[in-house]
Amino acid sequence: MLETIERQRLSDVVAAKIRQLILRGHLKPGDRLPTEHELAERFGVSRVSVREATKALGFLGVLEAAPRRGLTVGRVDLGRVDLGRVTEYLGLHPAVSDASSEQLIDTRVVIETGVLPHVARRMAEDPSIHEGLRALNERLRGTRDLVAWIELDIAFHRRLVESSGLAPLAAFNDILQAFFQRFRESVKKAEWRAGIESHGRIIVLLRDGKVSAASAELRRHIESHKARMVEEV
Amino acid sequence: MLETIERQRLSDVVAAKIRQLILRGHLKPGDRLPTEHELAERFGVSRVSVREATKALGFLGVLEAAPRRGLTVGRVDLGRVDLGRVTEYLGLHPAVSDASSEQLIDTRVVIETGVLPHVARRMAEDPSIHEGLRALNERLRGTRDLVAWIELDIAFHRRLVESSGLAPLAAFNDILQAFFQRFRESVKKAEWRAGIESHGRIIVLLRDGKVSAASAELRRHIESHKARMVEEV
DNA sequence: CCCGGCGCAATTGTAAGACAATAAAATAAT
DNA sequence: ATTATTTTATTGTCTTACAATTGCGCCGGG
Repeated sequence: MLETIERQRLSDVVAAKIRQLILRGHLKPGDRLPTEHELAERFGVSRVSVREATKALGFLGVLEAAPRRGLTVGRVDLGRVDLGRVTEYLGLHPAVSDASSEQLIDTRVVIETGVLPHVARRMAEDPSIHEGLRALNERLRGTRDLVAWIELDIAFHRRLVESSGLAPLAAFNDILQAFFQRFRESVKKAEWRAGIESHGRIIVLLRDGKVSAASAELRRHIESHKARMVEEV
Repeated sequence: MLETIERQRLSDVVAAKIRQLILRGHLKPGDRLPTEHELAERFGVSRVSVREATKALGFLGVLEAAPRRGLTVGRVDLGRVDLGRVTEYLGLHPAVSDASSEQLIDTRVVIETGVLPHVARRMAEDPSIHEGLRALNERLRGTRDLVAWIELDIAFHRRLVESSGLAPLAAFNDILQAFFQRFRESVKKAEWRAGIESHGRIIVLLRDGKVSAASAELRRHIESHKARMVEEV
């Protein structure tokens, strides 16, 4: 039937058809799809349009492609949620890049305080988690260079979220950190010190299972950015 | 770090360079990029490779393209996030392993309970938020079709997170929902009812400012998936 | 002076054909 | 039987060409 390809972009239409192919054919990860030539012929479009579609799907990890092997349905290893690349680029997405400073701060608070119960639980089982965070904070204390300090500070918070074992949140957190970097550069010396002490209190509280106290401390710590960020604009 | 193992496709390299263009140029949504021809020349590749990259980014909503208008950084209508298409295609991803299922559930709990204080605050200022959620839940109550029910259930949770005003979290949540779609299909009739009642209690508690009670209820609601997901495998 | 229609041209969208690069499969050699 | 080599199927990239869309300026009329 003449499914009126009403001036949608062909590559989008093709992407949709490929999606149908996978769904209706009950294709599983690793299964092969027809070749680009066949797809082009079957859909009545040029190979260019097919390629633009498969590239987009490949970018999402839905498809994989290799010479001679052909197109295969992407295999997802969800243990390390393969959102890696997607999230990397999603940082450019207006939903994030357009967000206000306050939104970003609040978002960070939600994520970082949200993982604390999980961190505390895992910390109780595995002392090396506490030790790792503490060591990171000690290195922070010995740093005098601003750039190195920023890097370590990011590493500390990353490690904190990572320690929860919730990989997706760690990925999301990374995106947010990119946007915080610029604000960190305006940090004053006195605030370094305060931040480090704050980190220290947080991990001790976590080790002792005092999650809500740790949450409160972390919230204060992150929200201390608010005043500075506002005055900057 | 590991990404150099696989041979880099040109279109991927180009995508990365475009990303740098946006980041380093501090381009905002709506801003124009160089034309495809210019990009091709600047990167020393053919226009085809540039197009494959821009298509992929366009698919994610990071870029928009139109004849004569050129390439522009993606824009969002009315502040409403639209990762609809991305999630639709990520939904192609097959079943999830148990360990990560639990991760996903925990992640959802963190995000959704984390936004509740914000939702409650905004609800107090704007009664239409409560009304909107309530209406959505009522429609859920009247639905007999499974597919429609799933759609509405997703809409409810999406709306809930959106109501916090934290756009980045709404975006993250969308991605997670894509992975949940699959499990929703195994929901039993009795559970619909329970879910709806749960929704109802949550929004009433929020309206009354009882945030922690709402959190507890929401956590139970989401975690009710856990048992089912495990027994399925 | 303003204003609406109209055509031009810039830019993306699509096509076809060619060749390079890669890796799987088939074949030959030890 | 195992290893090395050749063949071949398929994606990766380039080139050129043309179609489709639409923003912008031009032109004429009120």
